[in-house]
Amino acid sequence: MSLPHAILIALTEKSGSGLDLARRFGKSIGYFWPATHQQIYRDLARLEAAGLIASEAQPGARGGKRLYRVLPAGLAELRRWVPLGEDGPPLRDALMVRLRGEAALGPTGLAATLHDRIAEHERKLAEYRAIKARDFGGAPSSRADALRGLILDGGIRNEAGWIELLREALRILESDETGPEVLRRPLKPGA
Amino acid sequence: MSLPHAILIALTEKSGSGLDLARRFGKSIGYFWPATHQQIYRDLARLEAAGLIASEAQPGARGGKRLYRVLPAGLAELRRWVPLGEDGPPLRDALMVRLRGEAALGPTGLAATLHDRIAEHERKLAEYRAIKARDFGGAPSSRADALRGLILDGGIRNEAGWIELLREALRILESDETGPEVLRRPLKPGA
DNA sequence: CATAACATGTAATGAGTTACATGATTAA
DNA sequence: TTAATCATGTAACTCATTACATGTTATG
Repeated sequence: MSLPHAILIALTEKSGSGLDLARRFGKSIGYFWPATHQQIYRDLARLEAAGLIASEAQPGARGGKRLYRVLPAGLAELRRWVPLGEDGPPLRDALMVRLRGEAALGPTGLAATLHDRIAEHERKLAEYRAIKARDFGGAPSSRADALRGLILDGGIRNEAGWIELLREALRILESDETGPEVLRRPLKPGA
Repeated sequence: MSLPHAILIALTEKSGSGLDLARRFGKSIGYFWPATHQQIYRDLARLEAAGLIASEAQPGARGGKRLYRVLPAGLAELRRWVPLGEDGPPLRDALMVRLRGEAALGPTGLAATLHDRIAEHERKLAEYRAIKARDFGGAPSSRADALRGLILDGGIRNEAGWIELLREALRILESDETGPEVLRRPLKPGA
């Protein structure tokens, strides 16, 4: 239930339209709280109905574009919500289920999937590192910059951790596949 | 949509009743694919309707206890599913949203929440390490053990990574709170 | 004017969460 | 026989996802 508050924070940082927000979610807050434009429009309507934000139509723009901004009541709600405690989100990753399945069933050909997943994490890692180098290169100039840099570090460490773990998984699978069990599975065409 | 397959894997490892599974989910597969007993009963019924598992009532047991076991079709479905690829799950953590809110709004009193969250991760870390020491103490005796130990390592590294990150966040917040902005907020009673 | 791109929104589906409900067995 | 516990199951709600739908402005 954090999406309305994530939207409030994004609007606090900079006013914008629904699609503006959807695009910004794609490359900032969306890294740790993803949302589609449908969710964002729905919650923008709710936030406006609750009196936390206000909007006005933009006459010169195409589509029925509306500019949303945070009202004082919205800032007050944010100040109330930000320090609240809650449990951490449960870890839920199907790849761990698959690895456990591999453990239970024996070789099933999971290595190719692991390679793909490692590549995905490497791509994200490179993306985050590029942002870090571009926007947080030197010493943080403010408390807010230090916090935002830290959040980005969280993403970087997360990706790096997965890469490390999945490479170890590959070592287990591949040492096995080149070992005594090599004949249990057909060879892949490209290998 | 991995829960039915997680159930199949759990039943492959050992047959059991719905509540057996719910309990085992609480301390094994549930660490990376949590599920409540309601979800498990629902999917057990679906899996049985699909012909992947079978059950028989246990006359001597209390309640309408049923023992579920995997059918050959269920094993075949697992062999099909395990190596399938998919995107990694999106990272979605409200605490990162709160940290970003703290960055946008200034001090809001998030430190206490961070302490709680760090304690939660430390508790899980100790729990996972105890399991590791108990069940995976020496060199892995089999491929399956190596994989299961690796999955557990994933949980351990994840918790340790969060602890490290959140401690850095605390340093940023607390160095700030004892610095020039100390007078902006009331002191906490216990501090 | 036809088309593409922009901007907002609706509908259907499925999963997860929480609270509650039902039936059977053991134990006081 | 009453209460507690075990075991299974229903119901209502919210959220996320996907596909689709509507209207507007710029471009050729």
